[in-house]
Amino acid sequence: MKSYNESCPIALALDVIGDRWTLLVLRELLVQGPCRYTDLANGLPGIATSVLADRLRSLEDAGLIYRESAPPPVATTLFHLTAKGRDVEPILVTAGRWAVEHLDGPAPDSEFRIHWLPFAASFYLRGHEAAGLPLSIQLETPVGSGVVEATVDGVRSRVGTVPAPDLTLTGMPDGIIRLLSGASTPEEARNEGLTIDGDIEVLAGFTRDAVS
Amino acid sequence: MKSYNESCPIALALDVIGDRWTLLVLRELLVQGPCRYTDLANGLPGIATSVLADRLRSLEDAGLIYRESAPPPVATTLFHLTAKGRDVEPILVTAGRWAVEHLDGPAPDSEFRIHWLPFAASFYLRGHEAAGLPLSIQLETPVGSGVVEATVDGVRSRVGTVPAPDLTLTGMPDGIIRLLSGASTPEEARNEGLTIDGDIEVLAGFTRDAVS
DNA sequence: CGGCATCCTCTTTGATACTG
DNA sequence: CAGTATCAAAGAGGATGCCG
Repeated sequence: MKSYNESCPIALALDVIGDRWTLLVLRELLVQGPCRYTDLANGLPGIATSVLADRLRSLEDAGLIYRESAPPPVATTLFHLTAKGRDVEPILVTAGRWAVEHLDGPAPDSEFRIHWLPFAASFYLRGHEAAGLPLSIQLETPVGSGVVEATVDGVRSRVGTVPAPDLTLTGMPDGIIRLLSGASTPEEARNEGLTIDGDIEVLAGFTRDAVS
Repeated sequence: MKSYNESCPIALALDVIGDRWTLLVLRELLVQGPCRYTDLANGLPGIATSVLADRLRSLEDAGLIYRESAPPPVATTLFHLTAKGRDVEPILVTAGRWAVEHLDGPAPDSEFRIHWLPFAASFYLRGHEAAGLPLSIQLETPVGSGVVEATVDGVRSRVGTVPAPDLTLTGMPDGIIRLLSGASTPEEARNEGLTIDGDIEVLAGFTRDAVS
């Protein structure tokens, strides 16, 4: 993309991360960890392969990612985030919080990937009161599972399962999001088809962003 | 722009604010307040007028801004932010902080507008210790003046002057930014041509973002 | 003058096909 | 698997014209 050629830091940032698809490529690397080219393509429905190749080159040139020629058994190129790339996470989180506060939910026919769910869920869950840590929430949907874990180090999320979660939410992804966001109460969520197993009180322990 | 059509909140946000120029239009309205069309065009060097008109329409449709047909003496259209639009400020601030931490400074020939300076300066200055509030820093450059003011309500910045600032920094914009960012010490800044009048200690009272 | 709309050229994207 | 090649369509940039 053409540079804005401004001295403002916002414009400088957008020169690097403002291209179409760029922030979503970084999202994939943040939530999936090191990725193969095809892992990225699968997590970015609709991207043209030439565009993905271009963005990866730009991000590498800008020092946000690097390539590793992984030895067997991987035997392929892996794309990793650098510290500079990892540090865009707060930008994504801030944008995600804004979206869940101000925007309508996704369209009914929109694309969904299970590895997005725990990241989206984490937008609602910040630090956690020290009491009861560590704790974990298991998310179960027809299209896959995710975990949100709170430790003294903060809140992390990932795809997969955890042995003995403190709370398990089973249902459609949007129902889970609505519950975590406070858009629906536990009772409403149950009525909408969500199954809640375990200690619902752990949710209250997560300090929500003050939406003032 | 074509929607990403993803259920991920990040993608939903980018559907609204991910277009080229869109975040910079919002920056202008945040730092300048309500703007006329030409105010915006002047603060966005390089934007095509058709693109600006298009972005304003999109932002209005998305509910981030609204138009006011201002009566005389203004007698023209003013573009205002809505609450939804004002709430993108944290995204801009996060992006700006990332830029000042990780990116090189602006190119020597890059565009500069005085009203960007106090906003950029505020990226470095967050809350302030209660002692000594309110206080103010006057920024003086060959191309204009700005003020950063800290009160119990937080840190705000604006174009203009303040009667009796606690600290006055006179010099080139990038030298001021370098001092505020900690990239240069007060002694180095003086050697680079910056004039520091008043109590340099007020800077130390600002709590910098812990860089990890 | 302020707020666009039009026209034109150039670049970027999206979709698909193909290759080492 | 990790791209490159190709091409049509959409968007951006620049100039100018219009209309209150």
